[in-house]
Amino acid sequence: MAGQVQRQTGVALWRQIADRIRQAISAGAYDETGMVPPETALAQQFGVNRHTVRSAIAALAQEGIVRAVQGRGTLIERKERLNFPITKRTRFTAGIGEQAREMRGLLLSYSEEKADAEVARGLKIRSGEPVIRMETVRKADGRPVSCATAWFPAGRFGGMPDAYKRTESITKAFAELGLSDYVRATTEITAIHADEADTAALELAPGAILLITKAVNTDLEGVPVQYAVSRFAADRVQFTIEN
Amino acid sequence: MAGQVQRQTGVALWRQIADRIRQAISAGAYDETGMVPPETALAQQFGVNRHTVRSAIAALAQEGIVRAVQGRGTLIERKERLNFPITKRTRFTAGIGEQAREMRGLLLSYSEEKADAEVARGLKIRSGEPVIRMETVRKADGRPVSCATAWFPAGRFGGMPDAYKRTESITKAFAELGLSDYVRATTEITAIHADEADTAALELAPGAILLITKAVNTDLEGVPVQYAVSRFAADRVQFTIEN
DNA sequence: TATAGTTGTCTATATCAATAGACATTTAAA
DNA sequence: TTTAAATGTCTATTGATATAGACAACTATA
Repeated sequence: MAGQVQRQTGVALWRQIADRIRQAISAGAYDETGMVPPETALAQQFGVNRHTVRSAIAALAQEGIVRAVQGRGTLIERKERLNFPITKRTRFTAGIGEQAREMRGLLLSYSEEKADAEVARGLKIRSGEPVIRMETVRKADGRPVSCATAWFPAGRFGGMPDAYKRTESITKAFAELGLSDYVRATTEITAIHADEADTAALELAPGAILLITKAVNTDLEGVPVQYAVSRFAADRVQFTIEN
Repeated sequence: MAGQVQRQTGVALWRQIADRIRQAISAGAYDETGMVPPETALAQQFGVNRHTVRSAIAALAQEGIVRAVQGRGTLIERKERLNFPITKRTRFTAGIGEQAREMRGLLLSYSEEKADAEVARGLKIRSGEPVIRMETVRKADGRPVSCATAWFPAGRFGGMPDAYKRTESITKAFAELGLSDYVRATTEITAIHADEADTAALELAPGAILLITKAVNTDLEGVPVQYAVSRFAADRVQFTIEN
């Protein structure tokens, strides 16, 4: 596996190499030693100068993924990637299950507004009808995993922001508002580069990739109760669809 | 929407801006005029020099998304994004449906080899058992959409490469080999930066994002018949999961 | 036929990214 | 205690990235 990095692409070599090493760590490539290969070996592997590799490792150290120790080598500090099953019963908190000790959903802001075309299509209402919008960040063991913008029909779920702030969970908030069960109707998945706001909110390495889901949840009668656009740090998560 | 680009991140400004303009085009932001805003307007919007915007537009022109015309402006040539439904009956060719006129699957190479741990887990066989590996590229209307590496149990589907070369379709090839129906068991989705080989095969802008799916197909008795790792050009596709 | 608005081209300069080499410092093992 | 192997630091140089300004060339329209 040599010569996998590209020059003159607008993406710096040190960033490409950081991405590859992060991926290799996540895939368990260095599990035997618990360490990243020596800088000189990586430099040879990628066909670059040792200093370029050092820039990549410095970036990973900044992310808290590795720790370089003079004389010893570069130790792997963290290698997990959270898995999100996407099913009829998709729930953020429960989906994480035993992969993290603590799950929290934090409400950043909310407002009542009129549904635009996209939200109206998701919630099957008319454009201009009132909806509640919530901006949230979800964390696993204190580490940000995703930002989400969620819309709810204002009439039925006006109390959503308050309930979510208390329970830190969409499922529990729905329960408080009299909706004991709901199902995932559709999920769309795309990927883009993170913008400034999400980079800050998710504590990402700049230039990182986001996995975007656009999801519709309905009650058991098929009436949409939530439309949400979630932005996940691509290097911390993966999705699983079981059929 | 100003100041959304980040400096000193290892991702060049012109690349970040190209990504944002591509996204805006795809979202229909410029549908009224069918043109990208003037370079000076974009430069002001993103808070960069006009020359930097020009680099971004040159990259998009290279991709065939826009065409700059001196004196007039920058015309949008293409804005579609293919949608792939992921269901029990996920099939590449049928899934595209009416979104493209012509679908082709091209066999790049194939070989018989021993299953490694990942493939063995997917196909529910033992590591070291013989499998057929195929490298393919799939195109919609001549435009590359995804690269895939697929593995099949060698005993049951030894004729796969030959059948695929003729039919250009996994479904039809399975049918020729006596498997009239199959179902998608699991799909994993992640995202990474494209490497050199995929950039070339998919005719991507360098540094582009890939959506990765790792999928297991089984026959109707639940016996795995295919394990495939597919790499999609993230700016050309989206996935939809219907529950 | 002017004119405003747009893209195309050129020069110059500053900063970031990458390479190259030398040597110091620390760790672990012989 | 020596030595090999690893990371840390420094200087110097080259090429890519970004800014700045001026002006040419083209298009559509008043």
